[in-house]
Amino acid sequence: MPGDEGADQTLPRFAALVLEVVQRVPPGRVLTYGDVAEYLGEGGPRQVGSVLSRYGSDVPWWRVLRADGTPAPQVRARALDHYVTEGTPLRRAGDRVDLRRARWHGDAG
DNA sequence: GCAATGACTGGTA
DNA sequence: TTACCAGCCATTG
Repeated sequence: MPGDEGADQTLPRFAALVLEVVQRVPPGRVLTYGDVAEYLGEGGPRQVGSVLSRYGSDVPWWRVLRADGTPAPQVRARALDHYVTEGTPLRRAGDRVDLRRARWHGDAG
């Protein structure tokens, strides 16, 4: 298959991969930046965050957060609003996601 | 081609 | 629990 790129036109390769994964995360579930990088098998957490910062506006970016269950500071308020709307498991304090229950384990479950 | 940047992470105090 | 540090790596100027 010649030139198997296509798909995401002007987006960098890694960015396209990240966006694909984020779009597959079902409502009420989340992944950490590190999880996405590991799922792709390349890049790192910072790259994932960087991609969402630049191109994440068209995907459910709030379903990707830090390893401690807190979203990025600049989008914290909006992210928390989505969690409540989607019924994402939150901790008692309600200001961070309960990763133990909310973390998405891929299509397998 | 090189240096700087950043929606991160895990360890230590 | 919070605070700080060094490592990490694709993308950008």
